[in-house]
Amino acid sequence: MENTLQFTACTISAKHRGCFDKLTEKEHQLLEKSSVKVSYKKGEVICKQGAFASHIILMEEGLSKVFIETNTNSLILKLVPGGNFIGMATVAESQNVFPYSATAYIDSVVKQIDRSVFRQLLTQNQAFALEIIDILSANSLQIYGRFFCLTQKQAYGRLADIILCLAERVFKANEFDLPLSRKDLAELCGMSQETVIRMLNKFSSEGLIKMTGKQFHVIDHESLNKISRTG
Amino acid sequence: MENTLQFTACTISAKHRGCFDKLTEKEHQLLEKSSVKVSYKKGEVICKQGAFASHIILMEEGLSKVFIETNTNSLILKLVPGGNFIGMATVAESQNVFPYSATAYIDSVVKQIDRSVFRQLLTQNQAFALEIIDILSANSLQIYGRFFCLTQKQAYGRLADIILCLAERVFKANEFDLPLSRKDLAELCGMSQETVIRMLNKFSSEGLIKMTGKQFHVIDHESLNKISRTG
DNA sequence: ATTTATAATTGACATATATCAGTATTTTTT
DNA sequence: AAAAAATACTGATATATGTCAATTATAAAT
Repeated sequence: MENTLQFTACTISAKHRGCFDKLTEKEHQLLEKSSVKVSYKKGEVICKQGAFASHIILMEEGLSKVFIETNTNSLILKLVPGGNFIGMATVAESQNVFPYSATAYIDSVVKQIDRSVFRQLLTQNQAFALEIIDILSANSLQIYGRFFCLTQKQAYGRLADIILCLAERVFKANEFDLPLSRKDLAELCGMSQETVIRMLNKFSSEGLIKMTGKQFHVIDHESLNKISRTG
Repeated sequence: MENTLQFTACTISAKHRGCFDKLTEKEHQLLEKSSVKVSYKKGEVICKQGAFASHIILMEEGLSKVFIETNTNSLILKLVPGGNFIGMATVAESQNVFPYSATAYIDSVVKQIDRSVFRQLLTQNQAFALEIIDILSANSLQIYGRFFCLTQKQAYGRLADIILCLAERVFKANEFDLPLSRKDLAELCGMSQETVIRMLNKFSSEGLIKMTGKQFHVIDHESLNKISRTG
């Protein structure tokens, strides 16, 4: 009966890899033959905005951020955990450079899939194509939610949102060691580092979270949720 | 040699309708048989966030805004002129309500296309499916640009952006009568009505635009562009 | 043509959040 | 283990932009 999306600052999806289930055995072989696995260390650049791209990137394991950048600014579009595509922008033949960058938050493994093979699979396997269409439109919806959140909510709400997302969707635990820096958090929330720090302290002193350095413990989901909704 | 997207607050695309060229004569007939045309007057609601949806909407003629809303806030996702889809979110069978609303800025005609027929066409015509995939990923890119702009640029830059977009891409003329209210402009720029008015006056007094009420005349593209880039 | 409603404008004021600059802490390197 | 570098934190201050309230102009309705 809820008529709204859950507008959350967090964008993370969790089932992309499933689309490959629609492939036949033979198609799977083709896919494997025309893709490579690459390992990245924490902090390394997985793809660079503006660089040539002739492949689609799937995160096999790890965690990365996808972002767009200019000389001065940077905006994180989404977090991508294992099992999900970095993005689908480079399927289109007209898109021959990456429109975004991605870097690894933790040691990660990705699979690069040749674009023309990917397109061939789309052409010959309709069920697969439909899955991709569903992934693309779900992705849009998620970005819409994040967009709404970052432009309409106040800073406390955005931060509360991200904390909940990290606990519930990324790490799936109330206690976790955060591999992101305060600066990363700031970029995720669309605010300055200093503000993040002050607000985290506020949450901490009010007992909503416990925090020592990178160690986080989310205590009061209920209140954070409320702040996320009203903030 | 430019390695960045043009990050613009404006989101308007201009070739969706072309995807239907890929259909066969027979498929065209099926499409026509399973779609209806509906006319809307200025200001009327074309689709409502949260309402049941079993169809895809194509703007045949006119101009509309697609936006998401809560009790208190509203964010315009994009402007949709004739020839373009309102959105593709409702192709996915799991998405049985509209995740956004749309209203007409001017008298408009839309074509509602039955979802299951649309999916059938996707299944049986690969070229069509590929076109849709391209449209979806282009749409994501546009939203990314708008997202970046609204979260990273200052208000002057966002407004300059929107003015340029209206002149260059929506009305394709330096002089135009704006069917949007100042409030609409404000929502497009993600700022308050009053700020829009004040800034428009500033632009006006600096000779970047001429403006009497709803009549706009864009004079100094160069300067507006600079403000959009640096603001 | 008057009245009513809606939209546009202006000014005064408030405030959320950024910026800057300095210090402390943690992590990395040697 | 010491030095260097990177990150985290704190306080003081600035400012862009929002909010509120009042006024004027425009459009719609009777």
